[in-house]
Amino acid sequence: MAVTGEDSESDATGDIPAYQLRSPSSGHAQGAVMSSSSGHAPSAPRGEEVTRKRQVRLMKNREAARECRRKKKEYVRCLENRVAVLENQNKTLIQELKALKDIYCHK
DNA sequence: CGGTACGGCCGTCAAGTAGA
DNA sequence: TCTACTTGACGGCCGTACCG
Repeated sequence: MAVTGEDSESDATGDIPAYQLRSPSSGHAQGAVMSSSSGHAPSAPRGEEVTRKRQVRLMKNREAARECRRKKKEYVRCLENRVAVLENQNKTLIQELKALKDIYCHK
């Protein structure tokens, strides 16, 4: 699946949903934070406006993806932490049980 | 030293979801 | 219903370890 995105048919009016406009160069320039043409002219032609909207959308999504991954890693770290804590508790309880059994049996 | 497998990170797309 | 946000999936790049 993945890159089948081409389809996302843009309607005839050129009133493309703004996002879903394929840029010619989808290849990524690793780490190159393309500083999207910020200062857009007030009366930018339709095409430029659409392109600008797409850039903005991509940039937002880029950051959203980063944040999403960060949160996921944090979540996994927390889970791993919890596992460690619970394993320790389990060990302690097992030892405690053993000790109690000893006491009980030697009565 | 070149080739390869592997893991990590990234950007993008698409689908799902929540809120206005 | 529309819009913005979230996140799983995918493919690509890069660094590292290992092997012949």
